[in-house]
Amino acid sequence: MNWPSTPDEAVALQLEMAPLVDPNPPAGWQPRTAAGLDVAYDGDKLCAAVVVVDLTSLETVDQAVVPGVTDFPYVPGLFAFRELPALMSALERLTTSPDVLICDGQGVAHPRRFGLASHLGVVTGLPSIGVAKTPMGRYDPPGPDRGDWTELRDGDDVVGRALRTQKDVKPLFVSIGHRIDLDTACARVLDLAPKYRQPETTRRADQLCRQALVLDR
DNA sequence: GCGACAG
DNA sequence: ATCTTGTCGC
Repeated sequence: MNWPSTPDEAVALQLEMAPLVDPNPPAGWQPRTAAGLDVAYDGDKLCAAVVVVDLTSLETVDQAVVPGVTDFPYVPGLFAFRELPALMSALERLTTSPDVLICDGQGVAHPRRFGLASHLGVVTGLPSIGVAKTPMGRYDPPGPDRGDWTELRDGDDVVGRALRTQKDVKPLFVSIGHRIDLDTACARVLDLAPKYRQPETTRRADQLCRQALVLDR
C-alpha cells in the first residue's frame, strides 16, 4: 500500500504492517549507539531532528535536522503519519546508522499495536523503543524510586511499562517498537536518563529541532 | 449513546 | 505539539 491520504487508509496500513513487528533482538545484538528523534512545529511548518548518542559515554556522536511541512493532522492513534516522513529524511542524513531508535511516542502500546516507534522500526529495519510521556493504556503507579515500574496494559495484553526514571518524578511509558525485548528497552532508557526524566537522546533531539525551527524562520 | 484519545 | 512567569530545589 502507498502512503495514506485519509485516516481510513492510515488505519488500514497499520493493520497491514503490525504483523511485521519482530519482538526478537538481532542475534548477538549489543547496541553501542542510540538515536533520539523528535519534531517541533510552527503552524504548518516543522523541523525534525535526530541525535545519536554513545550509550556508554552519553556523548553526541552524530546529528541531523531537516525542515518540512505538516501533511497529516494529529489524530490519536495515527500520530506516526504526522512525523514519520520528516523523521525518515532526518535519519537518511546521518553519517552512520544508529544501533537503536529512541522514539517520542508509543511502540506497540497502541490500539493496533503499531505506534510511531514500531512504524519507524519496521520501515528502517532497526531495533526501536517507544518512550511516551502519557500512556495509551491502563497502569498502576510504580514505586517512587528510579527504576521502579509497573505493567502498562491494553485490555488483557501487557503492552509496555510505566517506568520511573528519576525518584519522585512522573513515570515514562516504555514499549517495544521493533526487534527488542521490553527488559532491554527499559534498561537502555534508564541508561540514557541518569539525571533527567527524559532520555538524553530525546532531550537533545528536542532542543535541536526547536532551535532549527527558529533559525529557519 | 458517551467519553477517552501518543505528540 | 503549543500557549506561558516565577519559583522551589540541588
